[in-house]
Amino acid sequence: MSKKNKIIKSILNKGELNPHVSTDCVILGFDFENLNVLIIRRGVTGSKHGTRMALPGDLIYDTEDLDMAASRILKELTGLEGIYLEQVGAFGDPDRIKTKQDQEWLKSIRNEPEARVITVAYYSLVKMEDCSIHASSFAKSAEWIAVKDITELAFDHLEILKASLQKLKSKIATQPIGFNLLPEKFTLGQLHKLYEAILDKKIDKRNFRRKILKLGILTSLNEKQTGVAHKPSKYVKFNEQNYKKLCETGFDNFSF
Amino acid sequence: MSKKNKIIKSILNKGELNPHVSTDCVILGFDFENLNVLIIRRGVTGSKHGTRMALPGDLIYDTEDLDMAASRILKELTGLEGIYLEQVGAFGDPDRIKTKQDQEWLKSIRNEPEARVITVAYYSLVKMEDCSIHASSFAKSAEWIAVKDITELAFDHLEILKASLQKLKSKIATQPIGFNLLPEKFTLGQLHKLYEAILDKKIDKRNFRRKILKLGILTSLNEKQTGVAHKPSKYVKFNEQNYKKLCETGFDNFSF
DNA sequence: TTACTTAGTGTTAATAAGACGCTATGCAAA
DNA sequence: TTTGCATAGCGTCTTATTAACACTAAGTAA
Repeated sequence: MSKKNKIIKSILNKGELNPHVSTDCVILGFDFENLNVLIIRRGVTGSKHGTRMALPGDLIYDTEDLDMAASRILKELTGLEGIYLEQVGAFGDPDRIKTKQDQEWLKSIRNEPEARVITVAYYSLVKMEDCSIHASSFAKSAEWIAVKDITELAFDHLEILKASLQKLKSKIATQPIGFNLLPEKFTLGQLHKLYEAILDKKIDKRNFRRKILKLGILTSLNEKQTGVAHKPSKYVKFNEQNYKKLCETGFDNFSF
Repeated sequence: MSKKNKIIKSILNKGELNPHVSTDCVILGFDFENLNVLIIRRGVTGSKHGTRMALPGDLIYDTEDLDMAASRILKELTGLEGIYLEQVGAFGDPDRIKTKQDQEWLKSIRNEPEARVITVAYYSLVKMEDCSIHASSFAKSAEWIAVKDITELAFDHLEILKASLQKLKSKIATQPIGFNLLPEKFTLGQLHKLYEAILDKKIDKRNFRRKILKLGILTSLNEKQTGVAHKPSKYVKFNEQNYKKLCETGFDNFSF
């Protein structure tokens, strides 16, 4: 980086890009059927289908907090701010970016493609409808892909994805963070499907409804679904006040 | 680092120390009363009591996996290998090492004390009796301090300690990892106290015994405590086979 | 009009959790 | 040698939670 750029960066208060530390983001959305993850693609000669899929991610700036870096990536890609974000952990296998295909890719986007890079992974839960995908410095485009259809990703990103899903699974057993994946108003059926998608198993409908209703963190709206080819469901919304009250009195179990 | 040293390091197959990534280890032990953590001290002028306490940690080598780095630190300090180790996460506040006292310390041990360093924290569970504390490159000495007595640590190490304890708490609710903190043979009373120390709350004795015995992962030994000023307890040991069987059939709850 | 789809609703049985107090056995101190 | 002290070891009852299970209602689509 030239001295001039260094000064500019400094003025922007971000410092330099640290070539040794990146963050990767597992951005999850729910389409009322499946969990989806936001994936970027890059053409790579010699790869199986002509493209290589990866998680969005970027190097961090020297003066940037890790959480901030993840928020930045999320915002650049989706336009969203103030989103649920949780650190999954650091991934630092020295060979994690060393396969031939991945190196080829990196050469085209990084100054020091050979540098050893530790990545700090985050997952975030977004409302798909609120996302507007933008091109960004680290991704020309991005697309939603159902988690269950992903069998291969660049670098160690498949491992990161799996760790994220595992973390989400255990997290949702203690906190109702699933609401972050649903719109303001939603139906119990949608919430039910969401839990089944996250926990990756069938859950008895009546038991699910009883248990979640008993928490008292849903407010029933006087509004019904329209245009669905079945009995319409009443909409509900998440009641944050009651949730906070519940947390204070010590809530730590919501397993199925 | 000189070219010569570089070559030596390379021969040792560790690469260079990466000035931007460190690991810190929360090494936990149990003395049948309290949870203890292995703490290193460093004299620093101007600090409250003339010393500054910190977690053991070190920069990582460029060719070293993160887990390996943590294992290395653990081994250098305690002589132990093959120990329970779990990543807590990455800590990367740009100002995490920037307080005056900490900078003073760093200047005495690092080539680039001002460099922005991300640290990856691990906690490990050891049997205190097996530890023999050695001086190492990153610690002249170390000592066990009861977790509950620690109110201040250098850098962001208090935050790291707290995060580790939290992680341990939730982990032990799903896996009986507490055995790593006890000797081969131990008593139910000791195990009981351990759970109380980790979960930081009283647990009813009879309910505890019932619940843990029902898991069937303890083997009773035909041996009693001796030299204790009360009714001696029978020793038990952890039964790994039964535990594995239990895991396969899906075990995921051991909360109090 | 019929078929299809999801909404919405209770009961019962089995299991788990939580609260609770007494006797036994060894050592230590008087 | 007696007394005090500390922990071991044990069972029951009540309440709460979980798991299994099936039908009718209300819309759309063909």
